[in-house]
Amino acid sequence: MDLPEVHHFPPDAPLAVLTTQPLDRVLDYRAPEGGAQIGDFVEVPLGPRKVLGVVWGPAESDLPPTRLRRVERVLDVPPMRDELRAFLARAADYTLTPRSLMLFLATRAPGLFQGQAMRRVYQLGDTPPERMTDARARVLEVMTGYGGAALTLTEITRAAGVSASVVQTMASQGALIEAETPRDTPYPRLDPARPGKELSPDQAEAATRLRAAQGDFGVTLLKGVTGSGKTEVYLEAVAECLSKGRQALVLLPEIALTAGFIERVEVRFGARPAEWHSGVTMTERRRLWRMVGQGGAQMVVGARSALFLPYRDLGLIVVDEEHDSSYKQEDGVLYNARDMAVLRASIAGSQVVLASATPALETWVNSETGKYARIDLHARYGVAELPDMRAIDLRSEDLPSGRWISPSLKTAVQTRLEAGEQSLLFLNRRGYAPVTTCRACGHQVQCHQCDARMVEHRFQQRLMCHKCGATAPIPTACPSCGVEGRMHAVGPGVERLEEEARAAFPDARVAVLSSDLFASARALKAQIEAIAEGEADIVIGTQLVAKGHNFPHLTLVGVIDADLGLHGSDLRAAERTFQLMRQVAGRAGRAERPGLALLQTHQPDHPVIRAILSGDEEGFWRAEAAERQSLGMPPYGRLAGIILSSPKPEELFEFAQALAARAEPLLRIGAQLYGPAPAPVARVRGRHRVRLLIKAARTVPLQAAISQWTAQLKPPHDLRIAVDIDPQSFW
DNA sequence: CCTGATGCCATA
DNA sequence: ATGGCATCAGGG
Repeated sequence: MDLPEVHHFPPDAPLAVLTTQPLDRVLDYRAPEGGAQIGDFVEVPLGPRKVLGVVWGPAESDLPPTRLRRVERVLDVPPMRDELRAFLARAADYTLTPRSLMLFLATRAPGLFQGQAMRRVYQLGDTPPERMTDARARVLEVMTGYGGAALTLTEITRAAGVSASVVQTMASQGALIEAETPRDTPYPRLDPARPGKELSPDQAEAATRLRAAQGDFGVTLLKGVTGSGKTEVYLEAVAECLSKGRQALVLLPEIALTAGFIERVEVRFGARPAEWHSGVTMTERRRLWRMVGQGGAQMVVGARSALFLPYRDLGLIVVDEEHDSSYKQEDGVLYNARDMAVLRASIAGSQVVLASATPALETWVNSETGKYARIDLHARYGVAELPDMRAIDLRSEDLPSGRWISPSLKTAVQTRLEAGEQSLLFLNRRGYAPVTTCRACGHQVQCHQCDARMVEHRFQQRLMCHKCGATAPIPTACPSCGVEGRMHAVGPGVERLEEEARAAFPDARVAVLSSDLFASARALKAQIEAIAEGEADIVIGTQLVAKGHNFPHLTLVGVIDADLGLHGSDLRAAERTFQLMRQVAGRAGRAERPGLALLQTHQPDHPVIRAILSGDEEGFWRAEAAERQSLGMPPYGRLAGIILSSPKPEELFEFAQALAARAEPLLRIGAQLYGPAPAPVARVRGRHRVRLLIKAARTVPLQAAISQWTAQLKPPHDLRIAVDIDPQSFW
């Protein structure tokens, strides 16, 4: 039976503190002079250092209280709410991550140790200046102009056109009064009562359903093609949430999308929401972290890490483009932001809206079984539905080696050029060529640190490893056999496709959209805008283009290699290909002109290609779901990836074998263990890696079994075990 | 993660 | 014996 939780600890009472150090257990301390309560952010001594922690509960060890050190102090921030503590604990258990690491994610705000940062401001005093001068008069004018509000020194000197000493003298004479106010100010109020855009009957009904759901835990799949107005609809859910006085969080898969989204929020609610992602300044992060806990931020727009903020009362989480693979964090703590959003919502009593044109199969299944509600939006009147989609059968096209634009595709592009319309050539491969090979010995250039092949980036005149980012000059002689001048680029990347397009269409304006060709997000955004305004005839792009940008002049999409991702045993290849192509195809013909999508493929009869072409989405998902069910694969079964890494290959192999030989805890729950096999990228940053894969039934305690299994052996010091529950990809 | 303790080897 | 350095366990 659970004992009632002790929430307050008098001075010197023993208590447990979870620190942000990567220890997988709590440490016991004595409460400080003023006492402490559960959830308090504290500074505690650890060895010779002082570290950040949170009071987690009653002491857990048998150490006599006299042996315990004392909590140094309680920090000047609101204590962590039970809701967030419970979320961190459950998320840690689910992902098999130490709780301390989860706490670390939740405390990534600067200035926690310092008290509230203050700034000096000036207000109008009662005594007039001893001697009136022009400058002083201007200062008084500015101060009264702001209705007696407190202004900072810079604000006054700028507005009044005076130097700082004028202000300081006035303050010393009592004409101005100095005061200190908190530097972190609340965000401007959003007004949910402002009228939004006029909604179509379809949208209005969807909005009504979402509004009605607010107030309690629940998940809704909001499914609608690009251009169906998903954003307007879920902003109504946000409005409802805000008017109930609760906070809303909108997660976006990419930072590049936040700027545009924030503008829409401003139009809808009359003020800008708080923004949280890696590009936000330290000062702003500190402000947001504090304000979100005090209720000074009603709405947060951000990346997946915004899920770990200390909200005062989170009423709604929107996961936009919920199928996007960037919601899965692939290094450090391995978690899927979509799943964690549902978990946090279930604890906080919030609604979740999963928005997508092409939901993840897991989400689709959850809506089929009724676990999630589902709302379908159809394209608005005047907005084109999906374009006409056709296959180009590469087996019957005359395409010389080293070329990737088939005659049929070329003709189609030519037609658009003559009509003054845009074409998009889609290829999900960055760089110039994915492989550089030696024609003398057949050697392929590999990364020195990883086992990945080096990708040629002709634009940068370097070879680059897409796994670790290492670069090397493009060799003229073979690194293996030493023969000079026989190195050869094999396969297409967007840069090479650009070369081919320029040669094939010499008069066309060709633009390439690939993340590595832009120095900044700003430059990329400018290019996207230029393309939207029609400043290119042919756009060549990687998956970057598949992410929600609107190109009104675009009427043709050519998918260079629709087979990419069909082969191989990747669990999600079919799903990814399907989503990607529907999304890319959705780029075409969004304005009034009809769109056409051409898919170059060697397998026009492949079920995935056929499902895409026939436009039978539900049919595709039903077939894919049935396939997964028969194989016991997610979401009907569960997977976990175990990646072992070490700088010493022998040690790695030996440990992996030993672990595989002790599989009883896994077998006991009926799970299967595969491997060890070299990980897909067998070396990363000098560490060798092997992978084990566990497959289990939906209903068994998988995490507990994995914990028991790995606990049997103590790994060598430099060997690391990473567990990836519900991996997105494996080979 | 950090840090101080530990032990091994090279040197005096 | 002494110091430098890599390796490791412990942190309350």
